[in-house]
Amino acid sequence: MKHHDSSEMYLKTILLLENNEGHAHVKEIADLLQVSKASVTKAINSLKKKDYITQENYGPVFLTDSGRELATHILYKHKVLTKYLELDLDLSAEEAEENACRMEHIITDDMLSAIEKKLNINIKDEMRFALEDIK
Amino acid sequence: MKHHDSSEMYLKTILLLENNEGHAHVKEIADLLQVSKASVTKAINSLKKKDYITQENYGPVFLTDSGRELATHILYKHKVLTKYLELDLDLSAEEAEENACRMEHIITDDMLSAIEKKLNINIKDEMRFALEDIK
DNA sequence: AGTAAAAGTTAACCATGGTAAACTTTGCCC
DNA sequence: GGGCAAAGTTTACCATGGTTAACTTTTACT
Repeated sequence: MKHHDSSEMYLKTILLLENNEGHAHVKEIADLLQVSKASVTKAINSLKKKDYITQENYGPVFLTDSGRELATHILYKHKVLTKYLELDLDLSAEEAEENACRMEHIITDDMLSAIEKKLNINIKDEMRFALEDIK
Repeated sequence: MKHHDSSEMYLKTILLLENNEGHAHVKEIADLLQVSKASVTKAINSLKKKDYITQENYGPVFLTDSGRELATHILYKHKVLTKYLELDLDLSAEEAEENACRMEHIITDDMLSAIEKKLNINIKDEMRFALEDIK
C-alpha cells in the first residue's frame, strides 16, 4: 500500500506559479498549498534529488525539463478530469475541481485515455492555466 | 495535506472475509491485502480504538455495527464506481476494478450521488460481494 | 500429554509528510 | 551602511503505515 505522493501537488503548484507569476518562491508555494514553509523546503529537497527542479540556496525554484513535463502532464490530467466531471456527471465547477484534484494522482493511463476519447477534444491545445486550478 | 487512509482497505477486507468465510483472521487479511501480519495487527489496534472492530487477543476480528456500516458503504462505493467505469467509460472489468479501488476512498459524496443518478440503479439491493472485490 | 507448526503479537526500525521554533540569509528603507 | 522584516532553512519533533525478526499463544497431530 503506497502513501499519498504529495510531490505531484508541489510540481503542479510550481508550474502554475512559473506560468502565472514568472517565478516560484517558497512562500508562494506554501501559501497556495496551505502548508508551512518548512514543508516546502523539505519537498524542494526531495524534488531536487529527483532532478525535477533546480534551486540555489535562498532563491526561487525552477522546473527542469523533466519536471516541467511531469507537472504539465498532471495539470493536463486535472483539466481533462474537471471537464469530464462537469460535462458527464453534471458536477458544479467547484465539485468537479475538488474531485479532479483528488483523482489526478491516482487514475490509470487507460482511464485517462478513455476519458479523452469520450470528451473527444484535445485540451492540450488550450493549455493556459490559472492559479485557481490548485486546491 | 492528508495521507492515504488505509483503514478503509482493512475494513472492506474484513467485511468481505466475514461475509464470505464467516470470520476474519489476521493471516487472511494479510494475504488478501498483501501486507505483513505485523501490519495487520497494527491496523487492528487502530480500528479497535475507533470502535470499528472487536477482537480478543489472538482471536479473529469482528466488525462492530458502526464498522460494518462504514465497510458496507465503502464496498457499495466500490461497486457503483466499478459499474460506472465499465458502462460509461468502457473500461475492462480489470481496469474498472483497479480504478474503483483507488477512487472509492477519495471521491466526494456529491460525486457518488451524481454517479448513482447516472446509473439510475440501486446497487444496494444486490449487495452480495465476492472476495475478488479487493485488489 | 508433548511437541512442532501456524497464527498472532511485539519490538525496533524505515520512509513519508507534516509541524513549530529557532536560526540564517536577503532585501529594503531610512 | 545599519538595521529590521521578510523569506528561507534547519532542527527536533509527531503520526501514519509499512517492514523484519524474535517472541508468545494456539492448534493440531501422534
